[in-house]
Amino acid sequence: MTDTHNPPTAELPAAYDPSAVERKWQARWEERGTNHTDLSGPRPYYTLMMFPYPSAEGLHVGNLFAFTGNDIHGRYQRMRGHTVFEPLGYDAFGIHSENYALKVGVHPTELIPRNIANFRRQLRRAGLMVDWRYELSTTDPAYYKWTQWLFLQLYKRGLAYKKKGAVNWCPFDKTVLANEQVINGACERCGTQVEQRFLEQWFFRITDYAGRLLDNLDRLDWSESTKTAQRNWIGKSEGAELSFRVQDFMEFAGSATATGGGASGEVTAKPVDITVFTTRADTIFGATFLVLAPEHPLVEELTTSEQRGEVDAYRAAAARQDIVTRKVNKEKTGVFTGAYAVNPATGKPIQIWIADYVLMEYGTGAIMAVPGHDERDFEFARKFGLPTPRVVGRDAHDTAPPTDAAFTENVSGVLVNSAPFNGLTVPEAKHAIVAWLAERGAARPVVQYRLHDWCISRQRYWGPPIPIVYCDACGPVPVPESELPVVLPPLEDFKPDDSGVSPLARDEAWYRVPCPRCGKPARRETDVSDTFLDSSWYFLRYPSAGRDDVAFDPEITRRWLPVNSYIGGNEHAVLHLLYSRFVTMVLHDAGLLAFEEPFTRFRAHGTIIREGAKMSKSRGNVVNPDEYVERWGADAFRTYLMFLGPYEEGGDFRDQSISGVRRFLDRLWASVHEAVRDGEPDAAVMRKLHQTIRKVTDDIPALSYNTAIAAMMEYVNVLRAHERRPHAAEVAPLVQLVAPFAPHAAEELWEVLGHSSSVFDGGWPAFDAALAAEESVTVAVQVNGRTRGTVQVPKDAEQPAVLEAAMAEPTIAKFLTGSPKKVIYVKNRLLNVVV
RNA sequence: GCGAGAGUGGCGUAAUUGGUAGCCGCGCAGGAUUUAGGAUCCUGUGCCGCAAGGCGUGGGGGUUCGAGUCCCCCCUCUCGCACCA
Repeated sequence: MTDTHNPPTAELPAAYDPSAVERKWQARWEERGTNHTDLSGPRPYYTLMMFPYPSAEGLHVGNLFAFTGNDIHGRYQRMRGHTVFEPLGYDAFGIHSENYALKVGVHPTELIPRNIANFRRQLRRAGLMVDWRYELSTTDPAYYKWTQWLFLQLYKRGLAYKKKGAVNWCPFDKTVLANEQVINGACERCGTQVEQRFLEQWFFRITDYAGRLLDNLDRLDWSESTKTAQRNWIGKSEGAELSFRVQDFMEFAGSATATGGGASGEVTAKPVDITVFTTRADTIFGATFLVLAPEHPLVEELTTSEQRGEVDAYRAAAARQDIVTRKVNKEKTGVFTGAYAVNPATGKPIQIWIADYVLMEYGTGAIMAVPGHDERDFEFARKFGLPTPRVVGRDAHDTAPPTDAAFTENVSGVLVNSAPFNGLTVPEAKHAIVAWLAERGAARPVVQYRLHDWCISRQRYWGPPIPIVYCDACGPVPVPESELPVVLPPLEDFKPDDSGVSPLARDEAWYRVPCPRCGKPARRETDVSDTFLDSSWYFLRYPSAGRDDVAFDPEITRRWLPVNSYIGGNEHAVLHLLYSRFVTMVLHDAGLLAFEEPFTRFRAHGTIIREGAKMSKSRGNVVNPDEYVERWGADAFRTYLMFLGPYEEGGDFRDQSISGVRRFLDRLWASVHEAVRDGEPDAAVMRKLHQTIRKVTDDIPALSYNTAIAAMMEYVNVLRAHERRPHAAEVAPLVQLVAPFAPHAAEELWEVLGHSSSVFDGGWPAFDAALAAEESVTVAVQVNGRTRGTVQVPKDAEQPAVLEAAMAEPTIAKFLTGSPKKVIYVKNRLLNVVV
């Protein structure tokens, strides 16, 4: 066999050497400012990637996967004529960094800059189109000055407040843990059982925005999975608050033993109601007892003397439980308080219990138990021998109490044993009963959210100090904006301790300050704020990075925000993305932003596993990008990451498979170097080229990077299959298509093709439908729905011609016995003959 | 338990959205070149079968001329949330 593909040895081009090419172009980009964004340029396009936490291990392949996908999008938008802004920074504050610093015994002020330097090196090797002039780190006082400013804006608007809250406390590490750091009731670091503590904490009133955060989702161009996660997290439920009067119980107002003031020993008393939240007001006739959370404030007063001992013991046990253990499904427990309340629908007295399956944080901390129609109440009633009457049936005759399980049908069910509402459907009865009770002041419709206010206090060291000063005379006083930043002191011993207060409380010289209002001695807040506050506004900062006078410049912000495209991991579907939306809304309401949603478009990328298993240090299967970049080149590595699976789903990283992508780049390299300018391009090749342009142009904005790469590989195979040198016109557009994926190689090949400016300023290849059109098509021929062969016919051929061609094909014709009963013809695609 | 998503060759994946299942890549087999290895190039590669043909997209049923795709039931896996009244 003769091999005419390769030109004679003398003409062989230099082999593709990625490390040389990549070094050359990274230097040249730097020199020429190729990646610098002119913020006043035309058609601004802001593409954002979730900034990394600079870990000591260095860049994770997952980071690179995320960033490469963003970078391709940004480079593509630039080639389409936008001025693209693609910034990157470091989310370097927080418990991760601090814990690591503790572990290795290096102070974070030393460790973090070292990690950032390593990240910066790795990121630059990856060839991202990032304008590093706008790089930022959340640990920089010039940044967190404005994080503190942001806190003050919320404080000013009454959206930041302090209250006692339950927190997770690890007795071994002597620190507060976030809920995410508690795994099955144990500390994620040391495995110690976590305890519950009550500490004074700063909260943001995100619940005030629950409705808007939910409603706006409908209008956002975001991944559906992310929107669903936010909807579930916000957890809207529409129901009613119902009042149950406590029997024979009065709350005494005023004092029976009034001292002075001419009190006459008069006693005023008012009846006490227990308010419950329910979404099933229709079942009130079946409410046979009430259950209060153990912490419910009324429990203390309600409990009868006979029940006191048992109730107190139960409450004490509940208080000892940590938050997580309490939430796992377990057998129902509870105690009767000895008190009774009146069911407002039946007028009958019902028992009041306490049980830890009722949560104080949700609704009113009290429920009406309807054991016939709620699984949890059923289980509880079962355990304590309480009745489970039926008030909703499959039909009007279905009146016997449920025996095996609660009957929870809430749409088609019909009311029974609930005169005068018998016969109504559940939805009808909900309205009717709430209206009926409301007339007597015993009900009001209520919308409940499961979203809680955002606790931003951290009793830790490595974060921005919360800018508040406590003064005995003035109370809590915000630090004046002109005095920001409140700089984090260089504390030698930053280890958290058992005291439940931040290590900053050890630095007396730091926390003792005069009150900003009255000048008397006062003390600083020693808690720092949550890392999620740092990241809730970083996208506002980038275009104004370096500005000392404002958090974000109004003019620049008007031009560059909201963000056009945001791509990131779905692990931030709720926290970071929800907090960012909240902060943006607050700043909008404060008149500081014109928009209330920060990210016009968000897409969640997938995750990468390795050879079928999750990557983890313990498995020892973590990909170190440096090794791969070294061996295959950044371009091949980037392209492989984009090729290994659908970007929004992720995929399986297999070392062997990179070679295929590298071969593709080698073949591309050879084709460009062999290209000739004489003569005409081949029509069939040009047809395939334009089909490829169409495919890649459609696929990139849809993030279908893997199929775009497959299409380009197919085209290269076509180029190489012809026993001729390719024409320059056949390869130049391919270099442009490849450029977002393999930017260094593309620049080099673009130069080889005679261009002196960057391929990223050379536009995007135009698709020509006429050139892409096929003149003949392959039509599948089926007989009775089974494929029996294909025929080649002119494009847009009509049915009779195709049928005739099919009959002429012996392998098909032998199945066409007798006259066709029916013929289905799909133009250019398929002919199905039913005989 | 609830919510979201996914099950396709030996493997990673693709399928014009109801129209030839398996594009592209890895791997594998044979061949060319090479002192050898590597690299490169060519050919083949879903399964059974010498072939004709049959079978085939987690399992079972259905709709349709036609189903990976639509409908019903079941199984498995991944990721969230988890006593939210």
